[in-house]
Amino acid sequence: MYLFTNSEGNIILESVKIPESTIERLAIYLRKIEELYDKGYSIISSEKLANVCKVNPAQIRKDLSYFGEFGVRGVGYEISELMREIKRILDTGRVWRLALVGVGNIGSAILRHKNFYKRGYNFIAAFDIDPQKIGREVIQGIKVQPMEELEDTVKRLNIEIGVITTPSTSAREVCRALVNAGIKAILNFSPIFLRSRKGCIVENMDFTIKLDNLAYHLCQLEGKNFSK
Amino acid sequence: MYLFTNSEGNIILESVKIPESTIERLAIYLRKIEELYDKGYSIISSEKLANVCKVNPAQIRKDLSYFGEFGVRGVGYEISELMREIKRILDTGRVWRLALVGVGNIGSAILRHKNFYKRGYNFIAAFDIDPQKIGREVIQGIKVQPMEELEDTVKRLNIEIGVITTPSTSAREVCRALVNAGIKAILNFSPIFLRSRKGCIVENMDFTIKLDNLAYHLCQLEGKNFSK
DNA sequence: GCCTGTGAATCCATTCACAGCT
DNA sequence: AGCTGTGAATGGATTCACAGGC
Repeated sequence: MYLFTNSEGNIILESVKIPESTIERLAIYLRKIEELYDKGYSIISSEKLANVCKVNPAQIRKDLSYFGEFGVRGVGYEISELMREIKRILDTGRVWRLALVGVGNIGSAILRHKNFYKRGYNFIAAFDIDPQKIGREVIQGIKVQPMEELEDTVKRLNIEIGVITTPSTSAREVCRALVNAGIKAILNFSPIFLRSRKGCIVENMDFTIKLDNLAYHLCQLEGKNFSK
Repeated sequence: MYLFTNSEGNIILESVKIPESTIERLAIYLRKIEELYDKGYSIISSEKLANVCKVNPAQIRKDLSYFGEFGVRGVGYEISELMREIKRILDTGRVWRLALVGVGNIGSAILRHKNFYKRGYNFIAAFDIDPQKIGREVIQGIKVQPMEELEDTVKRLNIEIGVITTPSTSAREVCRALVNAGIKAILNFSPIFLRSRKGCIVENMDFTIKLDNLAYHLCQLEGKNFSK
């Protein structure tokens, strides 16, 4: 924290701004550290961890230093402690309640995917507009509900994160419905770019944008170069 | 382009370095512009486009200026021209040949997904280690092949992009196999972070990392704040 | 008058380099 | 001696602000 004095002469407190990329890296470190922990390692230095995560050692130390002092000078970081701390920072390790909207190919694959559950992301409701799909039990314990029940269910089950896997045509509308229902965080798989707004953070995962990226870089490798 | 003189006194040519984020944004602009084009618009200013893409107008002008002068001062950008130019820059608009490795839940959902095809990303082969899956026709025209056939098929069909949808345990090994087969670009959906290497670019799409991000920000909203 | 294209200024993230602790 | 924690330096990307063309 920093102390400042504002125009009225009052002392104000301001948190250090933490880069978005730091948060993303913490999640990556965590996965590596869990792996090392499972293999029985107990201590790691920023240099060693940097090697396996392919980043700069100072980067790791700085990233961690935003949140406290977790290491021992001259020694390194205790793996179990570091794991606990990063989990606390990211508030992973607790169980989150998710709802999915759009039970198509991708939607049902995600519901069936084990990784989410393993990391504490539990789908507890699924919605669709297609009357054919409503009532169907996609996975154990989750029946597809109609959109009309969304707001009520979200509130009743205290759902915290919404996942959009609808076609692009309905993505915006679904986003609005989720926000109205009080959802504060959305993971959007549709190819419509949805923007975070006050009180609701959106992460976009348009696969084809990543492919466009790869395509561009392939061109560069081939030596075609359109830049000035 | 810039002209420099190196230590031996020779004049060397160096391209302006284009930020990675510029490429990502061009893909986003393109999607919006296509939408506008379909709606029949013909001219747009950087300010208007910035509004719908939620970025700074100068950002759009600078991003485009890396590649040429596509606008008309006092008027704006002609939508059909801009669309053509961005497609040329990203080399989208041509058809790319992809192979998928790991025909599980996510893998088969991706193969069945129409969006990839629509944007010129055509899956023309799929691989798995599971003998149960081999020979099965997941989608029209694509039969699951054993891993042993990967190198040969990639070379014969001139496959350019590899998509990894295996469990994390085999992701690294599959990556190596793809690189060996001559693949230059990989989209990795497994939760193992794969690093780009010389001659092969990797884009990672670990969904759970994005969820960890959302979880962190939800915490912030709730007012729990662990930073110093 | 309006909107692009772009050097200059600003803002933000990463890396260096070293003081401080064990 | 070794490795963390962090201010300072560097390096990039974004935004400003205005000259230049329609």
